[in-house]
Amino acid sequence: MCDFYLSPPQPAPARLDDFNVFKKGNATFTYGNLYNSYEMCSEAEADTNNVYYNLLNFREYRQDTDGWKNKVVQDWNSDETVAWIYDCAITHGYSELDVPFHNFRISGHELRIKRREEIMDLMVHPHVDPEVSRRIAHTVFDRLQCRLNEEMRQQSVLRYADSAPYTQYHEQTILDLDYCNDRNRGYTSDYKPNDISLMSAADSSDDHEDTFRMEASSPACSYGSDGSKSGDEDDKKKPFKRPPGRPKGSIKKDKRPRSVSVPQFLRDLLLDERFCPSIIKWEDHSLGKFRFVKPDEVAKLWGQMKQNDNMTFEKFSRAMRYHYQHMVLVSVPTARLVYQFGPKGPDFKTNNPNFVKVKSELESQSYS
DNA sequence: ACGCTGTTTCCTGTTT
DNA sequence: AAAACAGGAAACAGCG
Repeated sequence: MCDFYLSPPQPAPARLDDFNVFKKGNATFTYGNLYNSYEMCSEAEADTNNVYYNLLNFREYRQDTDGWKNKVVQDWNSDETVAWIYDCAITHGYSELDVPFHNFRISGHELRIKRREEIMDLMVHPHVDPEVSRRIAHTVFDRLQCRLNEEMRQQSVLRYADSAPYTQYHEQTILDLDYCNDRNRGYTSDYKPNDISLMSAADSSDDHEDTFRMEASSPACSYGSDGSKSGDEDDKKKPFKRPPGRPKGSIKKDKRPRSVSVPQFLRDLLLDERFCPSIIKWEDHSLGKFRFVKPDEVAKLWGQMKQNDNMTFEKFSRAMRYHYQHMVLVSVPTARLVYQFGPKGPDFKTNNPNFVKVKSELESQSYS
């Protein structure tokens, strides 16, 4: 017997179009008392030259304008573009008053093809110091390029979702991933988790060679494939123990930009129905407790994102355990492969953990 | 350049 | 016995 999860009614999403533009004037109660020193006026009548035109009422809406966080830039609507620019400006220490948000009511598709000079033009405002505008524009453009690059890198992870091995899990968890397939159509998966060729590729990857290149090149010290020292009579009697720690010389050839942290990565998997509950799932969502269904696959996914074919669950879990120190993750004793987000962990709230379909959805499917 | 943070890659020992 | 867990040690890498 299935327990169907009935998601609570969703509040109507607030739109940035509903945001009001404020200009200084008599006290007017709008959204709480935050803005009682400003008088509301409609966008149509707003004076775009007024410095307060730039001030948008984000504080009440921010939780509903986070859509950009879980979307690619290409898919942002104008509200999400503005919300991202707001976030970008604030996190880099600029004042919301210095950003002419009204100039950025454009889709992510339009934003992503903007050149640096175009962003600078849009950032200009008669009441803002041109130098400040220029700096904000540079910051926004740079952050945008970073995000676009990051998205490109993560395409490889997205491709993973299309690979066949999880079809069986989709069926048993009543998932409908058609839309994922539609969305990612055109990608060809180059990753096959249980593919022998992958394993051999990983085994022969030059990371391992890098690791021991320096030691191996030293005439006084050489290691066998198992890490034991060889070539000396004394050493045959006394087996060599590899010293603790990462071996010297594991220099990477290409730069690997820092991506999301391990806890964020886990949260992202848990909030993505391409991975949850097939390889990782919520054990107790209210407590932030989750279980690895396929730990090795999660580790491989992490490794794929970090361009590291040698990633294992053992190493991945070591990285996880470092997050115990700051309570980002907490251990769950007795239960194996079960971990928990701690008080300092990422926001993991979702209305539908494990993506169990509601009864009405299933019924409508059976009729069609 | 440097220190900090977050890994990664080893290890030993313990628990399940 | 094997897998998972815990955590020390040291190196690496990005970033401010």
